[in-house]
Amino acid sequence: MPQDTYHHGDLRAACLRAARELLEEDGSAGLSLRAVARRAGVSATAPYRHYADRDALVSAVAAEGYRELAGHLAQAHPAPSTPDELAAVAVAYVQFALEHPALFRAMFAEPCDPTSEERVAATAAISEYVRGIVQSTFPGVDADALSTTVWALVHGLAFLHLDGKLDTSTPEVVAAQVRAAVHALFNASRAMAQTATTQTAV
Amino acid sequence: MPQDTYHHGDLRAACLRAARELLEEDGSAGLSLRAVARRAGVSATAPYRHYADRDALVSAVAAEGYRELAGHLAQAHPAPSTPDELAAVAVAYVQFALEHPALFRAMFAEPCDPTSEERVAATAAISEYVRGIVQSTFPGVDADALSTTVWALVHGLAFLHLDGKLDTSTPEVVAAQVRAAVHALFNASRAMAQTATTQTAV
DNA sequence: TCTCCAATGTGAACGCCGCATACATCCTAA
DNA sequence: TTAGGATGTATGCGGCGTTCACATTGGAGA
Repeated sequence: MPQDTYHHGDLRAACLRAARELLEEDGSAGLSLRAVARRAGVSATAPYRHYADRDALVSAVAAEGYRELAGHLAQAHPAPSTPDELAAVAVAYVQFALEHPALFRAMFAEPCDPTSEERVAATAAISEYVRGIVQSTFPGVDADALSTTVWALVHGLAFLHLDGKLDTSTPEVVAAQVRAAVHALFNASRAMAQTATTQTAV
Repeated sequence: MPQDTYHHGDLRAACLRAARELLEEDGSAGLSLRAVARRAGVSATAPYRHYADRDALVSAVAAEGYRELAGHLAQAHPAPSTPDELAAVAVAYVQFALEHPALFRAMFAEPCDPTSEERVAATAAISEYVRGIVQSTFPGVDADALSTTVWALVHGLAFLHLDGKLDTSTPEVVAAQVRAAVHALFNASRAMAQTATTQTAV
């Protein structure tokens, strides 16, 4: 808290906060250790006492992002168990990506560094969360396979929206599109079933 | 072609090639304009005669990547029109991402710069290609919506694999997983139909 | 054929960056 | 009270993106 003492007090947290702010303000390019140090009111090399290098700091920010994402999803629905509720969580996922584009990109910009246990733990939590949802929404189905599919679909939607490949004009439009995609995942087989029945007969 | 003349001959293409090589060798961090210039055997500032800045060069590499990806997909199957053939194209998509991880990331690292018409054209081509496949695979379905879903699913799978969130041990394992996910997209509704029939009755 | 000019490549310089090293300050536990 | 570890500072190195003034060239028009 105190500014004028030699020791900062909680430089670790201050760096994390500054890094997060810089990321949201100027994107990934603006996130430099020196800028973080400046914002924390500290010399350029001080952050190295708390983070081994720039990647370590980015990893910490990413881990924070994973936890926030998890919270955001849980807030959309605490325990989804129907396709509609699952779609609501999917919407929250994409919404999070659009609200924090630079953070979201930082979270997935590089292969998740296995040496950052904080990071693997956070991603594992998300993965497990999705799996749990799928399991309760579709009991009796191979939850591992389907949860991968669902995650991939939603994750892909988030990125396509982020890349401006889809209509992102209003949150409502985005939400509708995500819901449509999720429901399409369940309706697509109808067309297949039609063509299949012509072969399989009734 | 000639090396010892003052003028390079085709520095534009040489930069592109060097950039591509550096990307594959050292990842995105290794792609610096100065390194490109060194590799092309030219002064550090020469590339600026052909690319406005680093981003412009990266955009050019990305555009090349899009075209290669399109070719790779077409090679997997020229005109897919069944779910299995569509799955084969999906496998090719993910395979491309895993074979050129840095390039693939560069292609989607930033929102597609609308000022790079070369880039938007290349991505539009991919988008249109997917839409065409879906349309011929599932005639009578809203091709726009479903193609978005399919692309998102495959794109998400590619990224999850790239991020090491899925088993990437062998190409066969990956291919099987992608096929499973694509087919899951058609089978998921079966479970839904079951639970639905308990309400709708027969 | 000569000449000029636009295109292309060079060199030096600026400020930023990540990072290593040596040094300064402070808190705390013995 | 006092070491010593933890934390922050000062300095410096090499690399980077980018700008600007300058050098070299090939080719179009006289």
